[in-house]
Amino acid sequence: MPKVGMKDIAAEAGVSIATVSHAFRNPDRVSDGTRRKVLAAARRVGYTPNRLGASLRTARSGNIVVIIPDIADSHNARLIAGIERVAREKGYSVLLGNTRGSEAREREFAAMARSGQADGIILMSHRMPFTAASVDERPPLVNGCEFTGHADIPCVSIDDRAAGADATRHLLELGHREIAVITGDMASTSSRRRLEGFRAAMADAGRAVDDDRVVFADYSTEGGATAARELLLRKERPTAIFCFSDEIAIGCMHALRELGFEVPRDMSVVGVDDIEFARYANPPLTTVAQPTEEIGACCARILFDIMDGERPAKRIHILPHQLAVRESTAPPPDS
Amino acid sequence: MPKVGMKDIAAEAGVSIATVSHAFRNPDRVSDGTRRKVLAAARRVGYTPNRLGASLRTARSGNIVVIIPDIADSHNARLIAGIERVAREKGYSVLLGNTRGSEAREREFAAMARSGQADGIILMSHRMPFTAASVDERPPLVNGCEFTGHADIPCVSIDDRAAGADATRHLLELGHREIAVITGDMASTSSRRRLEGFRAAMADAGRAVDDDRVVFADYSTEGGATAARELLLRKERPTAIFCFSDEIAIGCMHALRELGFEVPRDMSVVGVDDIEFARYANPPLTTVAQPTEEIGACCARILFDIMDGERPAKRIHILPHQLAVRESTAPPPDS
DNA sequence: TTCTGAATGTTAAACGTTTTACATTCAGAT
DNA sequence: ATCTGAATGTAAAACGTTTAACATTCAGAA
Repeated sequence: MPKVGMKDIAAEAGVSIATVSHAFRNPDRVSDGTRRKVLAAARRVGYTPNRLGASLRTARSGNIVVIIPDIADSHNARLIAGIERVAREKGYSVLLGNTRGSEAREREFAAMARSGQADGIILMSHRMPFTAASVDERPPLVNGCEFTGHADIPCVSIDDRAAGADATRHLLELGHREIAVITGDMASTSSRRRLEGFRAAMADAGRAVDDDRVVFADYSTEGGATAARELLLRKERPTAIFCFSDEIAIGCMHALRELGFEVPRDMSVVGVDDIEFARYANPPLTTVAQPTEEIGACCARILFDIMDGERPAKRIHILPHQLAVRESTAPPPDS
Repeated sequence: MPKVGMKDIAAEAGVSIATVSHAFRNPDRVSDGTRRKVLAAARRVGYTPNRLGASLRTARSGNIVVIIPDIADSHNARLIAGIERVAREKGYSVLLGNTRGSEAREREFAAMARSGQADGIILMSHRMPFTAASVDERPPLVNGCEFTGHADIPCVSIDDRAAGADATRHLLELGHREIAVITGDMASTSSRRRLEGFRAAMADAGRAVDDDRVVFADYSTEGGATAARELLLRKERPTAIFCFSDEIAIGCMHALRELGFEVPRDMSVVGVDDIEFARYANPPLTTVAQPTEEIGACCARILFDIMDGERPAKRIHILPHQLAVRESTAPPPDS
């Protein structure tokens, strides 16, 4: 495998290296004839441009890194798919920053920007991996969760507060009064916002919410199942459960069935996300649909805008959500 | 953001650049005192090594690229998670090569190895993106599907033929005689092998398989649903359907329910993969479980072995599969 | 004819590392 | 005093590009 570089093309075509470079990158700097000569020579010697050389010189790697807790999570995988699509359109590649929840790994991946491996970062985490870095000592960065801690980082997400309220109202309208909640990781802003929305909607309906009615889980099926079991041990049972993700809801429904509850006859369940399997769940899951892939795509577009030197107009970009009513919700048993 | 490099450390510490490099990469080449001096200086000036410079010089990028049709597919996402884990252990990063089925993109991503952006490739595709490249004109490469076309590329997968036979035998043992199949993309070796296994098991049981009984889909829920509808239009209905992936099976079950069939009472369904949602499907899906994450991990380990110059002992690495019997299979209606 | 400027091409200096080959120092053996 | 060799440090040449600055050519205007 003979290494061929611009040097070899230059020799083959009888021109200088600079001319070769121009023929590729800057066609107008070079006559038509020369360009053809160079291109032909490149083909003859079997040239593939070396991106490292170019990146080193231009200080642009052509990569972005997406920092995300778990790539195997359905919602996350879709986010990434959206990001990847627009990155590719822009000629960028995606470096995968699967953190598995580790803050150390978050920082490790964030460091890729400083080390020249990436030109920008999309962060799907509530933590900020940069210590005390003001807006211009920091690489281009977009947050894909709603993220309040740092005033100057653009975010894109749905209106989690409204989403929480919408799900709750749906249950209230069905006649439920005793509604419980299984949250996601409360360190995440989305979880906190959804909880706010829940409380607000309950308050509007004149219902207080007892602390016994909210149980905390992480965003996983296992977490949902565990939380559901815990919830049903408590004295007063709810007639409906609002889960902060579809994975949680699916785990929750599974646990309910194991404990002899039938959804939705004995208990209504609603989720958030509308992952692909929500509609195929047992029973098909009522959920607050997010435009997941579009959120990813939007993150990427904003990131590229920033990389192009534009300061985005709004810091927070809200995309629309929508309640998808399926079969996991119904009026409460006694009605 | 002042760019700091080894040059700055050298100045700060009063040594040469070479010494700085040695202090980091080759601590024994340098006295204890000097090393400490350099490290302290590095910390003072706020140094982050530039990977591009190093990569250019050493011709090693520290990245691998995984070429895969759809990162949002549950099975694929798990494969990637497995790959990512061992890559990280080895200090490598993963570049995402989401092809969305496009052969052009496959080649584009494969080219990243030639352009210095990646040191190795994991290929989850039945296509070979290198034209006429013998083993040493080609970057280190491992295939994560069973892949017969190219004699010298290592593969890791389950024994798809046996898996196909196992699923079929399970249905036969339940008493099914009229068994249909919904395949995945028949361009993939796994699909062809699973079909072979199916036919073999049927033949062993003295059952011929009519062409009407095999319908082709791609590996997706939508494909499974469409195929199921097509299948039920045909004259003689089967009593069981063997789907070549869980996504297909879940789509299939959904279509069946829409058409008024109850699984497993009217129709048994079995899948392959054991994705996370198989157990949460409606009803919980009987499936041939693959060690998906381990397959990914194994691919990565073999790739790194090759990159270390070892020629792997075996070309084909078979990992164990196992039938997971759940509630989507039962004896046929008339028994 | 001379001058101007556009069109085209080239030289050489970066970019930030690693690494080879060489230089220096110095302890201990002779 | 000289030699040997280990220990430590350095100079400089890579790696493959891009790009600023300069050189050449040549058509057309004066």
